[in-house]
Amino acid sequence: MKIEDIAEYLKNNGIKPSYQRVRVFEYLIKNKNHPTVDMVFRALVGEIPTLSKTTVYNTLKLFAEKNIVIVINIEDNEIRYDADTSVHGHFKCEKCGKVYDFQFDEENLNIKTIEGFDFRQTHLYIKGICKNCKMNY
Amino acid sequence: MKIEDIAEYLKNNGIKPSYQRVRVFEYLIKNKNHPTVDMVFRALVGEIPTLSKTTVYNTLKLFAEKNIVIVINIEDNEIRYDADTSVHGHFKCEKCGKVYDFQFDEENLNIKTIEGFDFRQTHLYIKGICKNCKMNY
DNA sequence: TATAATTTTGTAACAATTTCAAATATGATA
DNA sequence: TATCATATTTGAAATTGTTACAAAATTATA
Ligand SMILES: [Mn+2]
Ligand SMILES: [Mn+2]
Ligand SMILES: [Zn+2]
Ligand SMILES: [Zn+2]
Repeated sequence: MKIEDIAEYLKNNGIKPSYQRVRVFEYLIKNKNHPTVDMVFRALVGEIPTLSKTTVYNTLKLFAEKNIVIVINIEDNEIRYDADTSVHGHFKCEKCGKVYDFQFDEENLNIKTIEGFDFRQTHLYIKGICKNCKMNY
Repeated sequence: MKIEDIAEYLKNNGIKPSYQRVRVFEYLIKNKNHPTVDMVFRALVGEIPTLSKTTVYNTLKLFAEKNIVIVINIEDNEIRYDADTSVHGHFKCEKCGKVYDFQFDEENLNIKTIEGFDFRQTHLYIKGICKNCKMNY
């Protein structure tokens, strides 16, 4: 998505594109780093000095309600956000802390014992050591 | 596992089987309800009036370190615990809040783009509506 | 028994998040 | 443009879940 299209995208999803909302969404699609609220706030408050952390909380919560971001709970002490809403997995490296995306075959999961349940969201999380950290230590 | 075997099981995993630790582990294997710290505390404080919530925190953290419980982060506002350490998935019903176990084929995930990474833990979480809630509403 | 080590307990500290009301910005109406 | 209504942002205070810590209690050792 291009920066110019963000306001339109928000509108199409029932969100009024205020300046702060556009800037938060822009941060997500530009960086793709699965940031926490604090990471978004610290990255933007330099350019938007009046920005409140409450606004970042409100904005990301609104985005999640409108389903234009995914909430990532791979770690119990931090909530991360992702503007890529397609089905994909997340790998968190226990050494460097980076969160990687990966693809997997949802159809082949062959899920048993919860037939007849309605699936709304699927999250696959893997923790371990990334290739880069394995080589450098 | 039988109640009588808990102390032995804790010992075999490097944990001194204090009264509180045995009772917390007993709760987990008897109920299999993926409880939060608060649920364990409220369930036990009636029978163990001197029990401190700090002890429940300490105990479950110790169990997790010694790998006799799994930490479940299916929701961002609650940490749940599971004494079943086998690989299995968790489904949380958005209506009744119950967390169900399910089996899946880990081998068939066909994970791409993170080749060469070391996998330490895999968590598969699904959220939706359970069969029971679908029928009753 | 005396002593040392471990565990439990309760309070205080801490950090993340939510609540809330005032201030600000935006949009509509006249 | 001026006025009014609505929506959004802001910052402080409140709340919540968790951790740190030191004293008290328990258990193990000599
Ligand atoms: Mn992602
Ligand atoms: Mn389970
Ligand atoms: Zn790494
Ligand atoms: Zn249900």
